Amino acid sequence: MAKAHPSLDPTELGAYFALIEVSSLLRHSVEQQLREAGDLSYVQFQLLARLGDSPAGSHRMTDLADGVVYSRSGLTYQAQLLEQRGLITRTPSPNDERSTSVSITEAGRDVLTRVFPGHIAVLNELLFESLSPADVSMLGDVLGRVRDHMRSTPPRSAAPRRRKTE
Amino acid sequence: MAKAHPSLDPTELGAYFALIEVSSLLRHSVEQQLREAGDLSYVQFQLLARLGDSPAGSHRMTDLADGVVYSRSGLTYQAQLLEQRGLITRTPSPNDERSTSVSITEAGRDVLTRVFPGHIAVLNELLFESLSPADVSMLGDVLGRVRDHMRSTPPRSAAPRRRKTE
DNA sequence: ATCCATTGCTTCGAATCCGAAGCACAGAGA
DNA sequence: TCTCTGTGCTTCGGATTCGAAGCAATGGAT
Repeated sequence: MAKAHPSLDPTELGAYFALIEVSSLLRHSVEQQLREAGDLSYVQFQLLARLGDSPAGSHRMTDLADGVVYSRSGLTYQAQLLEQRGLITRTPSPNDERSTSVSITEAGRDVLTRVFPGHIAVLNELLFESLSPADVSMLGDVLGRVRDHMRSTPPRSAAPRRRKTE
Repeated sequence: MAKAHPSLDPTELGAYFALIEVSSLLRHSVEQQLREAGDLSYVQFQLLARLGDSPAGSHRMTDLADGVVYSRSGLTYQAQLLEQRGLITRTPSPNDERSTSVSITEAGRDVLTRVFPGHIAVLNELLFESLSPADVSMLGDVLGRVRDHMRSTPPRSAAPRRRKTE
């Protein structure tokens, strides 16, 4: 019904829908595993993982928020929870009094290692099982390109109607 | 740091991260466009789109929920909102008194057509601009396969421990 | 030195979301 | 017929989420 749009071709539509659907389903399953294995939400896991991966084991709040694609206020909330549980610490940055440096604690790393195997198991079961190494490689390549493009594109995407000084 | 996990190889990790990141960023941008163009959340748009695409223009609640990967209670909530705005109607199914049949209204279709061009514009700008037709095709193919696999996999993935009467 | 636009983060209120519990109907089986 | 289990949806309570507004510190510019 209704094909009178400046529509996408079926291939594009298919790719788009599949992308959304896969990420939604994957997220759900992962979320469940994380909840059971370490009582973590997906965002919390992402935060800990990022901190754990960082050489210094710490990041600024804003960088974390941008990294996981999350609102700043949302991050503040989650950081509070993680701090209460002793999985991270928050200290004002020495250089810049405004900024807060978030670091992962030993307990935080412990939770991470406790949760990791199951996490990977879910990914293998759900995501990688049906893909060949070549598929995975090309997926990473293509999506990586898209990500870079999105990251570099000016935040405001939607309405670039031409506009002079006016 | 910490590579002592039953880890994924870097290629897999890259694909996974890119997938999550792309879908998050895309979702954000789309959400924004939909909000501005038609005061719709992403879920609401998905629901309307699904109904609009359906030959009969209607679906059961449960099928909608499964389709868009959403909780049933969440769907009830969103359906209320859409019904209040006159974009859908809910009527008990004739065959099965338990089931609710959701249909899109004319007003609903109008909103859809009002919102569509911008939606597609965002997709083109953000998602397709950096991809060749071949990329899109492969993406759709690979992700489609993953989706089918996920859909066919028993809902409970992680812990299918055997369980008798106890 | 003083302003002031910017940046980093938090607080606030309202909207959204989910799972558990509840209600009503359906479809067996005895 | 009369259960009993399962299905479909909603209600409820609590947790999570976001954007707007607020506060504090920064880094120029005057």
